[in-house]
Amino acid sequence: MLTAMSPSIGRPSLRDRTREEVFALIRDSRDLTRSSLVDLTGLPSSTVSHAVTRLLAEGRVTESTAPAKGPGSGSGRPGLILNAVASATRTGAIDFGHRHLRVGLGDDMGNVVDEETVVLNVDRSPVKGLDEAVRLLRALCDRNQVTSLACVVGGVPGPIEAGTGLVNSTTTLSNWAGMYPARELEDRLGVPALVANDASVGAVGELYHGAGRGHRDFLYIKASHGIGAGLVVNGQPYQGGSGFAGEIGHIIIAGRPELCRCGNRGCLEAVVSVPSVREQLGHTHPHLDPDSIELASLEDPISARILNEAGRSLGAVLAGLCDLFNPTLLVIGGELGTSGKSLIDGVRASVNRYAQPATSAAITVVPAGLGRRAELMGAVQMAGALSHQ
Amino acid sequence: MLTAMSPSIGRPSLRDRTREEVFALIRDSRDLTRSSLVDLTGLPSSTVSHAVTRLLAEGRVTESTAPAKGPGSGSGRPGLILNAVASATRTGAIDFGHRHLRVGLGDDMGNVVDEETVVLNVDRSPVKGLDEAVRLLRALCDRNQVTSLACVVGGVPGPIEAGTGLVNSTTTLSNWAGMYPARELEDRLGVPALVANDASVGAVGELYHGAGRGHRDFLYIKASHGIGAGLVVNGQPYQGGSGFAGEIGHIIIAGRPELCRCGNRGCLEAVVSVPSVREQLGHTHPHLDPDSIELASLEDPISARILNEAGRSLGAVLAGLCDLFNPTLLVIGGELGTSGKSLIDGVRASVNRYAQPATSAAITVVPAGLGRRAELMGAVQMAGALSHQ
DNA sequence: GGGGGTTTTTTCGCGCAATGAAGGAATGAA
DNA sequence: TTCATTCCTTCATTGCGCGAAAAAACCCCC
Repeated sequence: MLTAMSPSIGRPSLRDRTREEVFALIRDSRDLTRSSLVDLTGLPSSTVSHAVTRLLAEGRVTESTAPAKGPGSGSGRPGLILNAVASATRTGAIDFGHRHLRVGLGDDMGNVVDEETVVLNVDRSPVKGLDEAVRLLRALCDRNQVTSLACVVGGVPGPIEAGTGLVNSTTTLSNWAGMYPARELEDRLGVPALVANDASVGAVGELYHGAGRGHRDFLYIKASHGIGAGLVVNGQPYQGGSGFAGEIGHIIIAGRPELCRCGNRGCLEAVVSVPSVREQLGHTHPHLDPDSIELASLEDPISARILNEAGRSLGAVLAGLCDLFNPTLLVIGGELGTSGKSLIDGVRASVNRYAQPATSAAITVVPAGLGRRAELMGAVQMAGALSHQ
Repeated sequence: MLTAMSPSIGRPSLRDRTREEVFALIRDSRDLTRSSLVDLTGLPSSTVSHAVTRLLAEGRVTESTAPAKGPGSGSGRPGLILNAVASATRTGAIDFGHRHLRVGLGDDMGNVVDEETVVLNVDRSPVKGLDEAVRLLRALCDRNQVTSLACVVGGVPGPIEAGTGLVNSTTTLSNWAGMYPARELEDRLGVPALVANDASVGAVGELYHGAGRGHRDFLYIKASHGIGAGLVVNGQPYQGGSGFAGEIGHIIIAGRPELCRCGNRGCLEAVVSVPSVREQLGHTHPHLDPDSIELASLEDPISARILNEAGRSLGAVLAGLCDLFNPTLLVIGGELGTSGKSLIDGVRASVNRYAQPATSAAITVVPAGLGRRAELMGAVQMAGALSHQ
């Protein structure tokens, strides 16, 4: 089982390390010319030229005939832009939600090729969720004439122990506890599988395709039935020393009376979460369907205030975490994060109020750019990265 | 000005990249043999042999004749241990404390060659501190027949803005605010200088020479007149998105009445810091000299209780931060951290109580292994790393 | 003490990647 | 057109990386 997104394990051979390094740069960056590769790598131009020539001959890279109009400096021969060719390799991606299941097919560049979503209470029976996910993935493969997958990446709501892939059972009460979901997927599909915490996977999605683009250090907060954080550190997802980074749902807010399912009082996710917010909203919306209604549809002042207040509570906790971590961005996702402006404003207000001035000045607070698809897109991205290792 | 510990900028040429990679491994690890290098790099044994032969010929590496008795597997030809030769290169290191100044001379392996400490109220006049540090450094050079330094690294108590090296003035009230200490050192000494936050520098010291050895992810807490944290992430010091990571002194503990110098109530460092603890101790130790006495000398039950309680307050805040970051170690340094068992026990108790079970189970809480020398040794280590870039 | 097994390290020649220098190619400006 | 600038390729040379096989240094056992 694969347990991390470690860089370049499969060194084909040192002899063409340069070519692979050049290719990886072309793949991961955008609008690169040969000369910008020279700048990036520090290699002599002849070496870069040689490597690119060979990559072109192998069909792994194409040249766009339109010349680059980049800020080269003005005059002079314009460089030709190089693009990596997405291979025929396909990967699988799975987002195990609480009440839904998203499955996708991706290419090695991290693009979603096809996807499918079903409503399913995964929480109740993770095994059923795994079976259904595998079934959907097989259907997607058939539909796209894909005969084999390079790997599969999944996100589950629970803390995944580093190294073993075990869903830790002392911290979560969910039915995932005690399972080895990556191994389960490998057994069912026969390909390498990697399963990570859903917030961590969502953070990757936002990093590559959403609000996190251009940021190297940020927090993705998945505020849904529970609250979890995904960390991006130095441009890479960070899982912590033992895989449990981002488990912030049970940080205690002193003085709050709310009883948490974990037994303590004042846990962040007892104060701010879909169930607790729904309960508060229930007083003004007595006919609120607890399972189907979208929080985002609530635009009356009282609801806005409740959401804003929830955001403030969340932001007060995040402020302290920002003092430690100093991110440049907070991405608020999950059902609450995508519920609208009120909650985001509340988070921003609290962060500005409680975090260090210099720290909060560096922070932007935004809702998830990908909405509910952050996790799936992150899984596709991780699978793409995994496929060329 | 150098602004980060980035890896291997100065690639001499790609042709001997392998040799440099091998050398870097020998330099940074310990007790390596050729065969362990083969395992680490994935290179063919012939290539490693070739590279090592040349390094030996160049005098950059020596072979210890005593064979390695490592856990190779038992029988078989024992490998010869390779050691990097410390070059004649010398670096400077400075620890700017509140009331003391430590200056050291280091080699490129990060070892302290010579050092000097003076008592000086650096806080009152950073410029005087800089002048005195430079004077001491020059004296150390003379004493050791060193004619030139490769670089200088310093640690100052204040948040250093990434990129510019400016001591941020919106966050700290110290006299360092608004200064560019790295530039000041460069102007005075004429060599590349890097200045970082003192807690961050201390973390590096503990990482390489102290309690942090063998850990990849930990927090070094400098609990002294203020409270700051140094983060080690993936085995590297981490300064945050804009350089302010670890500024945890003003995280607010809800419900605490203590007035902080920043104007808020209940800041961590208003509750737990040398001044606040001294004030509490003053009731039982009315003749406590506020400037000279060592907290560690207080062993009576009441003092122990006060320190334990301070540790508990500190630990309650750290618990939340650990939930986010999931370190495997908390190193408590600074004057309070080295005051004895009581405070450490308090931190440990709170972390175990308030952090997630799986998170706290992964954490060890220890006092600084290097005591007050953590910052100087970290600066020497960073300077050594900087010198071969 | 000699043989077999194990692990580490070196030897050897081949092939090819990396290199610097020089020149060609594509553009804008004068 | 000519020049300056920037980008890219060509070319011969150098020496590194490679695999296979042998040598070296240890252990254990009989």
